Amino acid sequence: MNDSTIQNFKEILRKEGLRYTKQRQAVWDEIQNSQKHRDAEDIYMSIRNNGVNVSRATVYRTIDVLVKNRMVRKMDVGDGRNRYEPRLDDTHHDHMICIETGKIIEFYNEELEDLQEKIAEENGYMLVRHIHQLFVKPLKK
Amino acid sequence: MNDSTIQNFKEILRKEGLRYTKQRQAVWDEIQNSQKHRDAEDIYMSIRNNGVNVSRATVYRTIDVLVKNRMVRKMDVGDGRNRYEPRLDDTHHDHMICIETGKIIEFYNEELEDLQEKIAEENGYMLVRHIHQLFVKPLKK
DNA sequence: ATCCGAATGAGACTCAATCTCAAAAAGGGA
DNA sequence: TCCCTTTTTGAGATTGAGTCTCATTCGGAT
Repeated sequence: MNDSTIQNFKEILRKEGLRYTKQRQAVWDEIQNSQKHRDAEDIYMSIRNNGVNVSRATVYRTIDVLVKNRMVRKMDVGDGRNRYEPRLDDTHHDHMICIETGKIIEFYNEELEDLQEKIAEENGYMLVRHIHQLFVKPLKK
Repeated sequence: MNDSTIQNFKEILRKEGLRYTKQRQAVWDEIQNSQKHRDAEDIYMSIRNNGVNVSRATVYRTIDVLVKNRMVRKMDVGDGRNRYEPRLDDTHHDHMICIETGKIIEFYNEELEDLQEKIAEENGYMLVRHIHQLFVKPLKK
């Protein structure tokens, strides 16, 4: 919640022609200052528990703005509830989900990224984004 | 809808301790004999239009059995409606979705498959399954 | 400080998917 | 074949994430 991020956030709202409100700031704060991979309900409840009055509608609306402006990443883990994480440093990564413990591990592999672009291009397309989740279980020792 | 697939289907039901019914057969027939990437509502409507009485509940329940027994593949294309396709020949592939036309293109890349296993192993896990969708748009000419 | 368009929020609504439970059907035994 | 027990079915209710509505509140330019 340092000054530069707040300024950056205000700038984005201005660029989008949106007003700066305490609800919007609270949503960005909550996502920014918490562990990753949280769902909307979780974010909503935390903000309310912190004493800021906000509605689900506003949480969802604000997340959309943040996602559009690449400040938040939306991830579909396949269970019907999207998860969100801040993109402060903007390092792209995918996720590995342990089917035994539910643990989410991040990974990044340059070769994998390149290969996906190559595959798209071979088919006459340009890669815009991708969903990539590995469902795994611990190796037997 | 040849005899061998019907026998195979009956065997799976037996293995699962389930009875053979015309509704279950109709669901498997419909998925088997149609184009790929269909959603549940579509499958449901087609069966009814073919004159077989069936409910959504039965369609969903039967799909679950087919997915569990690897006769059908369930795919999440990220729009909230799952798509289903038969796995008759069991050739694995992933999907590329054109964000402009909605067209779904299948692809398979050995290198990509190997890489995913390698990544999982490097993290101490075994790859069980994966979700992989490329969202693309046509290359400008 | 005023004013007007934008933002908020309570709750209605959507829509895929799941659940309920009374009625219908399967299929094994005789 | 008929019986009987158990499973399956289906109409409609329910769930749950996410979106929409619209009267009220608020931001911020002047």
